[in-house]
Amino acid sequence: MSLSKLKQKAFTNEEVKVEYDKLENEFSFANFLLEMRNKAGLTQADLAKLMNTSFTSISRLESGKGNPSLKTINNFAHACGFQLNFNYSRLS
Amino acid sequence: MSLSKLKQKAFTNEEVKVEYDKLENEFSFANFLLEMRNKAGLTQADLAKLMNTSFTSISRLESGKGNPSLKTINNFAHACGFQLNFNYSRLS
DNA sequence: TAGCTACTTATCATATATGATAAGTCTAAT
DNA sequence: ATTAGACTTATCATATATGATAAGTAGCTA
Repeated sequence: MSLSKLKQKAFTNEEVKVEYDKLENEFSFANFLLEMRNKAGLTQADLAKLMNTSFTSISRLESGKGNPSLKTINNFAHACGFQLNFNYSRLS
Repeated sequence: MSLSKLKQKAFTNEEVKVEYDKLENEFSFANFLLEMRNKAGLTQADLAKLMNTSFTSISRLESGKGNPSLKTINNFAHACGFQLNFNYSRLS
Protein backbone atom coordinates (compact mmCIF):
# COMPACT_ATOMS: atom_id res chain seq x y z
CA MET A 1 0.00 0.00 0.00
CA SER A 2 1.35 3.39 -0.95
CA LEU A 3 1.78 6.18 1.57
CA SER A 4 -0.94 8.32 0.02
CA LYS A 5 -3.34 5.37 0.05
CA LEU A 6 -2.57 4.78 3.70
CA LYS A 7 -3.20 8.43 4.52
CA GLN A 8 -6.44 8.35 2.56
CA LYS A 9 -7.67 5.44 4.63
CA ALA A 10 -6.26 6.65 7.89
CA PHE A 11 -7.70 10.12 7.64
CA THR A 12 -11.22 8.76 7.58
CA ASN A 13 -10.56 7.68 11.17
CA GLU A 14 -10.51 10.70 13.46
CA GLU A 15 -8.23 9.15 16.08
CA VAL A 16 -5.67 8.11 13.52
CA LYS A 17 -5.73 11.57 12.03
CA VAL A 18 -5.11 13.26 15.37
CA GLU A 19 -2.15 10.96 16.05
CA TYR A 20 -0.82 11.57 12.58
CA ASP A 21 -1.05 15.33 13.03
CA LYS A 22 0.81 15.10 16.32
CA LEU A 23 3.66 13.24 14.67
CA GLU A 24 3.71 15.24 11.46
CA ASN A 25 6.02 18.17 12.11
CA GLU A 26 5.81 19.84 8.73
CA PHE A 27 2.18 20.30 7.81
CA SER A 28 1.51 19.72 4.15
CA PHE A 29 -1.08 21.77 2.40
CA ALA A 30 -1.76 18.80 0.16
CA ASN A 31 -2.86 16.80 3.19
CA PHE A 32 -5.12 19.65 4.19
CA LEU A 33 -6.90 19.38 0.85
CA LEU A 34 -7.04 15.58 1.00
CA GLU A 35 -8.52 15.79 4.47
CA MET A 36 -11.32 18.09 3.32
CA ARG A 37 -12.23 15.82 0.44
CA ASN A 38 -12.24 12.73 2.63
CA LYS A 39 -14.38 14.46 5.25
CA ALA A 40 -16.80 15.29 2.45
CA GLY A 41 -16.86 11.64 1.39
CA LEU A 42 -16.07 12.44 -2.22
CA THR A 43 -13.86 10.70 -4.74
CA GLN A 44 -11.51 12.78 -6.87
CA ALA A 45 -13.89 12.23 -9.77
CA ASP A 46 -16.87 13.43 -7.70
CA LEU A 47 -15.04 16.55 -6.62
CA ALA A 48 -13.74 17.21 -10.12
CA LYS A 49 -17.29 17.23 -11.44
CA LEU A 50 -18.36 19.69 -8.74
CA MET A 51 -15.41 21.93 -9.59
CA ASN A 52 -15.87 21.61 -13.35
CA THR A 53 -12.45 20.19 -13.88
CA SER A 54 -10.76 16.83 -14.34
CA PHE A 55 -9.94 14.45 -11.53
CA THR A 56 -6.30 14.56 -12.58
CA SER A 57 -6.21 18.20 -11.55
CA ILE A 58 -7.49 17.20 -8.12
CA SER A 59 -4.82 14.54 -7.92
CA ARG A 60 -2.16 17.07 -8.86
CA LEU A 61 -3.20 19.35 -6.01
CA GLU A 62 -3.41 16.56 -3.43
CA SER A 63 -0.08 15.14 -4.54
CA GLY A 64 1.62 18.38 -3.57
CA LYS A 65 2.49 19.27 -7.14
CA GLY A 66 1.48 22.71 -8.22
CA ASN A 67 0.93 25.92 -6.34
CA PRO A 68 -2.81 26.52 -6.25
CA SER A 69 -4.35 29.96 -6.49
CA LEU A 70 -6.69 31.39 -3.86
CA LYS A 71 -9.59 30.85 -6.21
CA THR A 72 -8.70 27.19 -6.68
CA ILE A 73 -8.31 26.66 -2.94
CA ASN A 74 -11.65 28.28 -2.23
CA ASN A 75 -13.39 26.33 -5.00
CA PHE A 76 -11.97 23.13 -3.56
CA ALA A 77 -13.18 23.88 -0.04
CA HIS A 78 -16.64 25.03 -1.12
CA ALA A 79 -17.14 21.98 -3.33
CA CYS A 80 -16.34 19.89 -0.26
CA GLY A 81 -18.96 21.82 1.68
CA PHE A 82 -16.52 23.87 3.71
CA GLN A 83 -15.76 27.53 4.29
CA LEU A 84 -12.05 28.35 4.43
CA ASN A 85 -10.66 30.48 7.22
CA PHE A 86 -7.27 32.15 7.21
CA ASN A 87 -5.42 33.47 10.20
CA TYR A 88 -1.86 34.21 11.16
CA SER A 89 0.40 33.99 14.16
CA ARG A 90 3.72 35.62 14.89
CA LEU A 91 6.54 33.70 13.25
CA SER A 92 8.76 32.04 15.86
CA MET B 1 -9.59 60.44 1.83
CA SER B 2 -10.04 57.22 -0.12
CA LEU B 3 -11.57 54.13 1.44
CA SER B 4 -8.35 52.17 1.25
CA LYS B 5 -6.45 55.02 2.91
CA LEU B 6 -9.01 55.12 5.68
CA LYS B 7 -8.72 51.40 6.22
CA GLN B 8 -4.96 51.63 6.24
CA LYS B 9 -5.09 54.20 9.01
CA ALA B 10 -7.92 52.60 10.89
CA PHE B 11 -6.40 49.14 10.97
CA THR B 12 -3.39 50.39 12.91
CA ASN B 13 -5.85 50.94 15.75
CA GLU B 14 -6.95 47.63 17.22
CA GLU B 15 -10.31 48.87 18.50
CA VAL B 16 -11.21 50.39 15.17
CA LYS B 17 -10.25 47.18 13.43
CA VAL B 18 -12.42 45.07 15.70
CA GLU B 19 -15.39 47.35 15.08
CA TYR B 20 -14.72 47.28 11.37
CA ASP B 21 -14.61 43.50 11.36
CA LYS B 22 -17.91 43.34 13.20
CA LEU B 23 -19.57 45.51 10.59
CA GLU B 24 -17.90 43.97 7.58
CA ASN B 25 -20.08 41.07 6.53
CA GLU B 26 -18.06 39.90 3.56
CA PHE B 27 -14.46 39.47 4.56
CA SER B 28 -12.04 40.52 1.90
CA PHE B 29 -8.80 38.64 1.49
CA ALA B 30 -7.19 41.88 0.36
CA ASN B 31 -7.93 43.39 3.77
CA PHE B 32 -6.40 40.36 5.39
CA LEU B 33 -3.15 41.02 3.54
CA LEU B 34 -3.27 44.75 4.27
CA GLU B 35 -3.81 44.00 7.94
CA MET B 36 -0.73 41.81 8.12
CA ARG B 37 1.46 44.43 6.47
CA ASN B 38 0.18 47.18 8.76
CA LYS B 39 0.72 45.02 11.84
CA ALA B 40 4.29 44.51 10.62
CA GLY B 41 4.70 48.27 10.26
CA LEU B 42 5.95 48.00 6.71
CA THR B 43 5.29 50.16 3.66
CA GLN B 44 4.49 48.48 0.37
CA ALA B 45 8.02 49.35 -0.74
CA ASP B 46 9.52 47.78 2.38
CA LEU B 47 7.56 44.58 1.91
CA ALA B 48 8.30 44.48 -1.80
CA LYS B 49 12.02 44.53 -1.06
CA LEU B 50 11.63 41.66 1.43
CA MET B 51 9.65 39.68 -1.14
CA ASN B 52 12.00 40.49 -4.01
CA THR B 53 9.27 42.11 -6.04
CA SER B 54 7.93 45.55 -6.84
CA PHE B 55 5.65 47.54 -4.59
CA THR B 56 3.11 47.69 -7.40
CA SER B 57 2.67 43.94 -7.08
CA ILE B 58 1.93 44.42 -3.39
CA SER B 59 -0.57 47.10 -4.26
CA ARG B 60 -2.21 44.83 -6.77
CA LEU B 61 -2.73 42.14 -4.15
CA GLU B 62 -4.02 44.53 -1.49
CA SER B 63 -6.35 46.19 -3.97
CA GLY B 64 -8.15 42.93 -4.51
CA LYS B 65 -6.98 42.56 -8.09
CA GLY B 66 -5.40 39.27 -8.92
CA ASN B 67 -5.77 35.84 -7.50
CA PRO B 68 -2.60 35.10 -5.54
CA SER B 69 -1.02 31.66 -5.41
CA LEU B 70 -0.38 29.80 -2.18
CA LYS B 71 3.32 30.55 -2.57
CA THR B 72 2.65 34.27 -2.91
CA ILE B 73 0.34 34.30 0.10
CA ASN B 74 2.91 32.47 2.22
CA ASN B 75 5.75 34.72 1.06
CA PHE B 76 3.63 37.74 1.96
CA ALA B 77 2.87 36.46 5.46
CA HIS B 78 6.42 35.36 6.18
CA ALA B 79 7.87 38.68 5.01
CA CYS B 80 5.50 40.36 7.47
CA GLY B 81 6.81 38.07 10.21
CA PHE B 82 3.76 35.85 10.36
CA GLN B 83 2.96 32.18 9.93
CA LEU B 84 -0.24 31.45 8.01
CA ASN B 85 -2.79 29.00 9.34
CA PHE B 86 -5.61 27.49 7.33
CA ASN B 87 -8.69 25.85 8.69
CA TYR B 88 -12.19 25.13 7.56
CA SER B 89 -15.69 25.02 8.92
CA ARG B 90 -18.85 23.48 7.59
CA LEU B 91 -20.47 25.72 5.01
CA SER B 92 -23.76 27.08 6.28
C1' DT C 1 -7.15 -14.55 -14.59
C1' DA C 2 -9.94 -10.41 -16.01
C1' DG C 3 -12.30 -6.29 -15.09
C1' DC C 4 -13.36 -2.46 -12.17
C1' DT C 5 -12.53 1.72 -9.29
C1' DA C 6 -9.54 5.14 -7.50
C1' DC C 7 -5.63 7.41 -8.09
C1' DT C 8 -0.88 9.10 -10.09
C1' DT C 9 2.10 10.77 -13.58
C1' DA C 10 3.43 12.88 -18.02
C1' DT C 11 2.59 16.05 -21.62
C1' DC C 12 0.65 19.89 -23.99
C1' DA C 13 -2.16 24.15 -25.09
C1' DT C 14 -4.12 27.97 -23.07
C1' DA C 15 -5.36 31.04 -19.46
C1' DT C 16 -3.63 33.78 -15.94
C1' DA C 17 -0.37 35.31 -12.12
C1' DT C 18 3.87 37.63 -11.55
C1' DG C 19 7.59 41.10 -12.15
C1' DA C 20 8.74 45.33 -14.25
C1' DT C 21 8.04 49.94 -15.91
C1' DA C 22 5.66 54.25 -16.48
C1' DA C 23 2.21 57.53 -15.25
C1' DG C 24 -1.27 59.25 -12.23
C1' DT C 25 -3.66 60.25 -7.38
C1' DC C 26 -3.70 61.67 -2.68
C1' DT C 27 -1.87 63.61 1.54
C1' DA C 28 1.14 66.04 4.21
C1' DA C 29 4.28 68.71 4.72
C1' DT C 30 7.76 72.82 3.45
C1' DA D 1 2.83 75.94 -5.32
C1' DT D 2 5.81 72.54 -4.98
C1' DT D 3 8.28 68.68 -3.34
C1' DA D 4 8.20 64.06 -1.38
C1' DG D 5 6.18 59.72 0.30
C1' DA D 6 2.81 56.18 -0.13
C1' DC D 7 -0.19 54.17 -2.98
C1' DT D 8 -3.10 52.93 -7.40
C1' DT D 9 -3.70 51.86 -12.11
C1' DA D 10 -2.39 50.45 -16.85
C1' DT D 11 0.38 47.81 -19.84
C1' DC D 12 3.44 44.26 -21.34
C1' DA D 13 6.63 40.12 -21.37
C1' DT D 14 7.39 35.95 -19.17
C1' DA D 15 6.66 32.36 -15.95
C1' DT D 16 3.44 29.22 -14.28
C1' DA D 17 -1.28 27.29 -12.97
C1' DT D 18 -5.08 25.10 -15.05
C1' DG D 19 -7.78 21.93 -17.99
C1' DA D 20 -7.55 18.09 -20.96
C1' DT D 21 -5.95 13.75 -22.66
C1' DA D 22 -3.50 9.46 -22.47
C1' DA D 23 -1.03 5.90 -20.11
C1' DG D 24 0.35 3.65 -15.98
C1' DT D 25 -0.14 1.87 -10.87
C1' DA D 26 -2.50 -0.25 -6.99
C1' DG D 27 -6.18 -2.54 -4.62
C1' DC D 28 -10.36 -5.12 -4.87
C1' DT D 29 -13.69 -8.62 -6.43
C1' DA D 30 -15.77 -12.11 -9.32
